[in-house]
Amino acid sequence: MIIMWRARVSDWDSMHPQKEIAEIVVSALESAIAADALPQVGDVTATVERPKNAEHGDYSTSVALALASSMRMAPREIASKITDAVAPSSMVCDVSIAGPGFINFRLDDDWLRSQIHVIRESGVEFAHLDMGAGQRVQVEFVSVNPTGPLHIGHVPGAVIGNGIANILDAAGFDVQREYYVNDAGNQMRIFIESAYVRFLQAQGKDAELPAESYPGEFVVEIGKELYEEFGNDLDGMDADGVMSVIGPQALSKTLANIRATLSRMGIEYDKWFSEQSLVSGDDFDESLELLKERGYIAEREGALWFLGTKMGLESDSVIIRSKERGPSYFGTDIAYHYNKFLKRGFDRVINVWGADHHGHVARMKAVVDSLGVAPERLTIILNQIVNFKSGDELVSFGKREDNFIAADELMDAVGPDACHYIFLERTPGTHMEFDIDLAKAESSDNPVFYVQYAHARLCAILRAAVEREIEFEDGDVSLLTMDRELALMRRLNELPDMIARAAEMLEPHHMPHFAYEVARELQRFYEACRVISSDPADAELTKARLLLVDAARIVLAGTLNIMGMNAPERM
RNA sequence: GCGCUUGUAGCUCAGUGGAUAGAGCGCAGCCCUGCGAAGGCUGAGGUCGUGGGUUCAAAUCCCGCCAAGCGCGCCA
Repeated sequence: MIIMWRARVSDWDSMHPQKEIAEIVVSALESAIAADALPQVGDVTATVERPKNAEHGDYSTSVALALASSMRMAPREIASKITDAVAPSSMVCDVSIAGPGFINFRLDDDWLRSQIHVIRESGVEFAHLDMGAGQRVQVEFVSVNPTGPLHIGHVPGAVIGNGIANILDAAGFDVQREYYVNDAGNQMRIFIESAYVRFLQAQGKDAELPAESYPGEFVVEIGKELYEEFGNDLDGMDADGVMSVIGPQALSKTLANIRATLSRMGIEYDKWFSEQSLVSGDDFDESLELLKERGYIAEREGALWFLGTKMGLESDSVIIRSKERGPSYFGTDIAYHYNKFLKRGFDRVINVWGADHHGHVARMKAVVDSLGVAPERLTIILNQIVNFKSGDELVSFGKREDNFIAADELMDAVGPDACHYIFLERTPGTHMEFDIDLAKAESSDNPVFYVQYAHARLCAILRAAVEREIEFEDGDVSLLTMDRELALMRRLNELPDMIARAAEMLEPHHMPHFAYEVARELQRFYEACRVISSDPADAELTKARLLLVDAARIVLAGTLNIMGMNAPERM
């Protein structure tokens, strides 16, 4: 029988400490079995993890405990056979057995010190992986109906989507960021009708908003702008004619508004994909044809249905409502995913949705499956709806209401960097509460500023070195022997592990947590170790510490950038 | 009613089936005649919603119950 080894880190080529340790363990295990020191057994799953307690070393595996029952041996005995077979490595200085049978690994101090040079030579790319091996991944996020500005409820999805895209990028995927523009359908029609009425009102004509409308101030502004643009030029046309002219204008104004807000957050898209283009082009018809061939389409009650029940869903869903009323949102979404997978050929697609869309998840997976695409290639990340509080008041929001707080207002109040940090910090599944007042009031006590301050402080030290004309390129890192120095180096070298984990699990919240830990380790180092000393006897130590400071700056700035944040040199 | 998600310190939240469950804020203290005190250190604070089960090992996996949020449209 063959041992199947599955470390948390699966199959990719690039190296990071956790994976290298996993490989050391695998080959030790295999050679112990080959030498008949250990019996052959079936599949086993074990992980290499980072122990909570620093006394247990830098990495640890419980594989011996996991193998105990199938090997019918005492865990510590298995552990001892494995450690006997461990090949020497420059990265690891100590392998020991502890407790009930854990195998603990300690990183070698010289290896840690040499990584300072690696980090400084490669920059943050030292931590970039080729997990993705160039696989094409699309991340679609925000995709809010273009019927008004983004409000605060849209910010978490924007931040999370951007964070996931950035982390996948760092892990070696070929990432495309996309915004799906719902420029077709009912909501768009209502929006354009509202814009039309506001346009008439701007002209000074009598007009009433229809029962279903967007009453917000934003559409009034659009009406005014349209009036400035067209004046009374369209007076001879009927309502439909006017709407066909001003509709696209209103849409592009709204999109420009949304794009500006996102851009202010440092979020840029590779593609803004039009829903309308699915219907006006071939995608809608082709996707339908394919589903029909595969037997998932039926016509009844004057509508065209997707037979979700054939895929184990609770009900079927309407694709085309009627000849006159056209495709449903779900219908175009089928075409959209057909386009993503079968037209554009993405290997993986990640959709970031608000949790209020969770009812749509199973349906979409079923659609992808019935199109003949493995459903695992589609990942849908749901971010829970955030409750925004102001004092004790719950802030409600909604496009159709006029009382929403705009995303821009949140940026004014808290700042884009804090938004990235705060919304990345929580796992998407948590039902989080966000107190706007608290975020403003505590801004100077925020972890956001703690992390950025640490970076600014490093820059201040490096500036001081420049002022004093200290050349430290030839510094000797072997002088760095203090606990705080080594602890900092350990932390810096976790960056590749963190990226691997965040990318594999699609969990961007590891980034702010890591950034915080780096900042904390830096502040401790700063307290304990004077970097620039005026004592000539310390000249060499100063140079060595400056090298470490520079490496730390690279790691911290790089992490902040992956999070979509700035790394300020001064605050 | 059915489904999805969540329940961990006073509050906001981390926690990869592993070793003594952590952080921030708040609270009680201590620490600058030097590189940025937006900092460092110490302490108090927990029946991991609850009851069973699986396992050498459960906050973590499974089942029941309780509570909260969301969804259950020919809206998007």
